[in-house]
Amino acid sequence: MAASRTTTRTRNPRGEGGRLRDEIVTAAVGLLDETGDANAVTLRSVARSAGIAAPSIYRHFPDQPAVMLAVVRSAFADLEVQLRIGLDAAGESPRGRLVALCEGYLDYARTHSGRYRTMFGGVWMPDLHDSSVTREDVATLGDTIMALLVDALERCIAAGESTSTDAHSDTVALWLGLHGLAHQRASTVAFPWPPDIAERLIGTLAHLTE
Amino acid sequence: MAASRTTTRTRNPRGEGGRLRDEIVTAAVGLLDETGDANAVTLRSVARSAGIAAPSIYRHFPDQPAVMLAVVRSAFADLEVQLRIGLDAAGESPRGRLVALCEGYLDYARTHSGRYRTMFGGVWMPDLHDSSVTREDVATLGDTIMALLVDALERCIAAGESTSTDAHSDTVALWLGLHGLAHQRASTVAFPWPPDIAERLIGTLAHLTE
DNA sequence: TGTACATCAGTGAACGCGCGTTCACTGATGTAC
DNA sequence: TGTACATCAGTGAACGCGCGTTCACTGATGTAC
Repeated sequence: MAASRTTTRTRNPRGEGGRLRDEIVTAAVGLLDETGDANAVTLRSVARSAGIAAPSIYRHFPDQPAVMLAVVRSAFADLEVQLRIGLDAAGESPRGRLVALCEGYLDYARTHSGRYRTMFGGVWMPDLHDSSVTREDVATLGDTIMALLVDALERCIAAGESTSTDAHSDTVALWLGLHGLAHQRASTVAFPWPPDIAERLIGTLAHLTE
Repeated sequence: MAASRTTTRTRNPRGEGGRLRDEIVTAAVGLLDETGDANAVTLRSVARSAGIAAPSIYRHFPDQPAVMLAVVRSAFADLEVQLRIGLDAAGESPRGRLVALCEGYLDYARTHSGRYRTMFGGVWMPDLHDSSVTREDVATLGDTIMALLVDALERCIAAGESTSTDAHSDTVALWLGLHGLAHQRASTVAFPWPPDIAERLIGTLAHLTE
C-alpha cells in the first residue's frame, strides 16, 4: 500500500511548492486511517508514504507536532463537511436535522476511528512544551461542530420537539454522550451494545418529545 | 522524582521474587501518573524508576504490552476499590448510592487522568498481534464497574426513584455519558463546561425523578 | 535575443538518542547428602 | 555438622532499529540586464 518510487517525483513548479504541504497532510491522514495509530504517523513514515525525502517536510512544517496539528485540523474540517452534507439531505424537520447530525457524527467516528481517536484522544498534545503547537491551536478545534449541534437543538426546542430549557448546556451533555459512544466504539474491540443505544442516548439527552 | 540509586537494591529472598512484579507495576503506574502519557511507560523508564536493570523485567513479564496490561488491570482494580469506598460512605438511599458511584467515577478520571486515558484510550492495544496480550485479556476489564452501576440503577428503579424501564440499556447509556465527560476532561486542556454538567448527565441518563 | 544569476523545491548522508530484546553472566541462598 | 551443588533473583554489555533533526548540497526555472 506504500507508494512505490518507480518514477522520480516531478517537482512542483515555482511558487507552487505549497502543493507538497497538502500532499504531506494527505499522506499523514492516510497513514492514520491505515494504521489507526497516531504513533505510526512519524515524519519518516509520512515522507515514505508521500514519496519524498523526510527533510523535505521541514520546508512546510516546523516540526512533527505541527504535522499532527494539520492532520487534526484537516479531520475536523472533513467531519464538518460530512455533517453539513447530512444536514442538507435531512430536509426541514428540526428533529430530523438533529438526528442526522448525531448519526453523521457517530458514522464519522466509526468509519474513521483512527482519526477520531486522534482528534479527541489528546495523544498528540503532551508535547505542548518545546513544540511549535500552542494551546490556542488546540482550544478552538471543535467549536464549529458544537455550534451546529446547538443550532439544531434550538430549532427542536422552537418547534416543540424538545423539552429542553437550556439549549447550550443540553447540547454539551448531548455531545458528551455522543462522544462517549463514538470514542468507546472507536477504541474497543467488541462490546455488547444494546442495539438502540444511539437512539436512546440522543432521545434522552436531547429531551425529545414522546 | 526518579529513584536515586544511592543504595544497591537488596535482592528479594528466595521464592519471593514475585515481589518485584508488584514493584514494576507500581513504578509503571507512577510513571503514567507523572507523565500522563502511556508512551512514556517504556521498559527502560520503568526499570529506571523501579531501580532495577531493564532485563530484570523479563523475569516477570513476557514483553512490554504485558506490563501495560498489568498497569491497566491494576488501575481498574483501584477504580473499583474507590467506587466501593464511595458506596460504603453513601448510606442506604438508592439515589445517593447511584450518584456516589457516578461522582466517584468522575473523580477518579479527573484525579488520575493519565491512567484513565490509558484504561480506555486503546492506545496500548494496537499491538494485539505479535504481543502476548490477547483479546480476552482486554474484553472483560470494565465488567465489574458496569455491574456496580447496573445494580445501583436497579435499586433506584425498585425504589421508584428512576423511571427507567430497561436498567441494563440505560446503564450503558449512563456509563457512556460518564465516559464522554470523564474522557474529555482527561484529554483536553480547558473547556467551558456548564457547572452542573455532571448532574445534568446523571439525572437525565438515569431517568431520575424530579 | 542571449546569458548570468538569484531563487526555489527538494535531496542524501549523517548525527545522536532511546527503545525492546538477547545473551551469557554473577552471586547469594536453600537443600541433599 | 559440613560441604557441594542446584536454584533463583537480578545484572551489564551489546544488538539492531526507527526516530527527529541538521547540514551542505543539487539542479531546474524564472528574471534582470
